[in-house]
Amino acid sequence: MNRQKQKSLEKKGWKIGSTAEFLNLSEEESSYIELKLKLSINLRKLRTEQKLTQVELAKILKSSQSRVAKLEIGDPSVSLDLIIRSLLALGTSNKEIARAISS
Amino acid sequence: MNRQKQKSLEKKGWKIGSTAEFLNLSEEESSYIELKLKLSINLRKLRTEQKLTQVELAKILKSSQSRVAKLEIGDPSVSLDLIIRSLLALGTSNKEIARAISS
DNA sequence: TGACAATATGTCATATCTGACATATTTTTA
DNA sequence: TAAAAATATGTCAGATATGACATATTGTCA
Repeated sequence: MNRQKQKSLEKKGWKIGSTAEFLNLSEEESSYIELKLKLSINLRKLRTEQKLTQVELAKILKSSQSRVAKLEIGDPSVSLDLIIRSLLALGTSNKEIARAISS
Repeated sequence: MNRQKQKSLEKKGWKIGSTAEFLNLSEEESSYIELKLKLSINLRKLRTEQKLTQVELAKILKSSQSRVAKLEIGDPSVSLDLIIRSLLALGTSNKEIARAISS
């Protein structure tokens, strides 16, 4: 991961103190974050393709607009669980989820 | 999913009242459960391949033997998050996770 | 431009997950 | 076999994620 990406992640609230500290993000942590981001992006793509607003999606998910917003940016406060459940609720298959992770 | 699988899931604690209710498991729910089970099985496979005991893995994960046991059977009390974090901690790549989901 | 729709951000009470512990059960080994 | 090691099950206090709300910001279109 590069400095560009760090900036992006920092902006999104992943608390990263310094470049040094950032570089010490374990392989595990960065993989986890990347996974989340990929699926988040996929979720937004899916929603917009289906021409839904966040409010409409929230209704489908029995959640709230603000949580959908957080889901779609991979906010640290949302779990992979919720992202994946949301993708499934929008009709994504397990195979498609796998594809998104691999991409 | 068939009756056999229901029995198996019920035994594992997924609360399913009746066959009728079971059959009403939404596509979403069953996909979610299947996803979890696939990754759980993968986790156990990985641990045994690396010749680790649950106690040893627990130490690596900074968790406990009992939680590892639950992770490996996809217990309803464990999140996808924890399963995936555990896989990553054992050195699994995102691509490998994707493969496991697709399998 | 201004007004309206959509999305983002911050906060919080409640719900759910977690590690830890005790203990039961199963598997391995001598 | 019997003892030891490994795994499973049940419970719970504390940690984390959640929906909901208020409000801010951004995008769109007349």
